[in-house]
Amino acid sequence: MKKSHVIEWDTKDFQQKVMDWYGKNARDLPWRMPRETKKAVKPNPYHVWLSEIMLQQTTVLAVKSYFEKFTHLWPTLADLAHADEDAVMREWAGLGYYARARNLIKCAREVFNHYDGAFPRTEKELLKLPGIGRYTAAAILSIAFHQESVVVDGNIERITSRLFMIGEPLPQSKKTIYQQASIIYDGIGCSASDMPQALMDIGATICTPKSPKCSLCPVCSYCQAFHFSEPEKYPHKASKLKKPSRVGEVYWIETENQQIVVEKRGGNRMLGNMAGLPGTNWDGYGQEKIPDLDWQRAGEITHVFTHFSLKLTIMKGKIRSSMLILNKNQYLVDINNLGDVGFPSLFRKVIHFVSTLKEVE
DNA sequence: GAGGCGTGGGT
DNA sequence: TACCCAAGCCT
Repeated sequence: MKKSHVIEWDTKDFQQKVMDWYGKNARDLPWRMPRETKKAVKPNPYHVWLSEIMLQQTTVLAVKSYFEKFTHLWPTLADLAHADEDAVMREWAGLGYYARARNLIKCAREVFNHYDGAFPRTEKELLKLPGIGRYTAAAILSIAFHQESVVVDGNIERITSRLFMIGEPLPQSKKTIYQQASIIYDGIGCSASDMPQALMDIGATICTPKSPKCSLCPVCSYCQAFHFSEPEKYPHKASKLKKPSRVGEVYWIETENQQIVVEKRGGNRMLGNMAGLPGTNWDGYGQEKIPDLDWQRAGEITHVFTHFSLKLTIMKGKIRSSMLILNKNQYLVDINNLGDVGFPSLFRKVIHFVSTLKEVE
């Protein structure tokens, strides 16, 4: 196809088509205003921020219950700023990327202490806050404060790559994507809050990574990939390398009172600040001391992280509580209360494995 | 700027 | 099964 056949672009018309679609098809999400009250009520910046942090690299389905739980436990930013750190980590357990939770607490406290509890309204100030990067700053400015911003998440990256048939692979194409995206948002005006959300809804439900539903797309007439190529081939990405494998041991240490040794993991590492079970080093962080017990090999579990897979051998040991010497970061939990600790999924898997053994016994 | 950082669902 | 993928940020 010759370059002269490139589609004629009309920003106003494009925006109108997207907003018309959104008016009929917007998803009903817990952090969104109900449609009837939308015009009358201002967005809650605390809710916008909280949902954006939770949604980073995470699916809408996974976030819903966490968002509702957090806003119930901590209805305002001030509540969260004063919350017990371990309680926040416990409630975040299972959602992953735990640095987000550590930064969530820091950010709430900074906004409370330095901005009188109200999020700043400039990109420069937002970017200084922990856990807020280029995307989230733009999202808060537009969604919470109705400022025209170039909001580019994974969805909009994909949509833009297809609209303009950007052949350069990610992540090198990011600069081009931002340039093109700024055209999409140009002069958006009173729809500054809705436009990025509309695009993300289209990305999540129509312009999907695989098998996009172009027949339902309100702007397929503008899509170069649709006319001249195959949309699912965009954006191009460099192929990924194979995941390395790691191994380790995890210790199930049980007392005669049916209590289990649990520890709080050190910050700024894998599963940092989260509860865990003792074990050997598998994340390249320090050395754990191996208790001198009569160990019994109970089995193994495999857990796949983003950048490596881990095979943990579960070692069971019994010890009399009078003989037990706990490290400063360790404590005992009744075996029946392990469900309330708030373990990351890796350790939930271990606990579940051991509990299936108990049933057999 | 490339790699570290979780988890569960889909194909 | 073994990938890929989801409203990224930080170093």
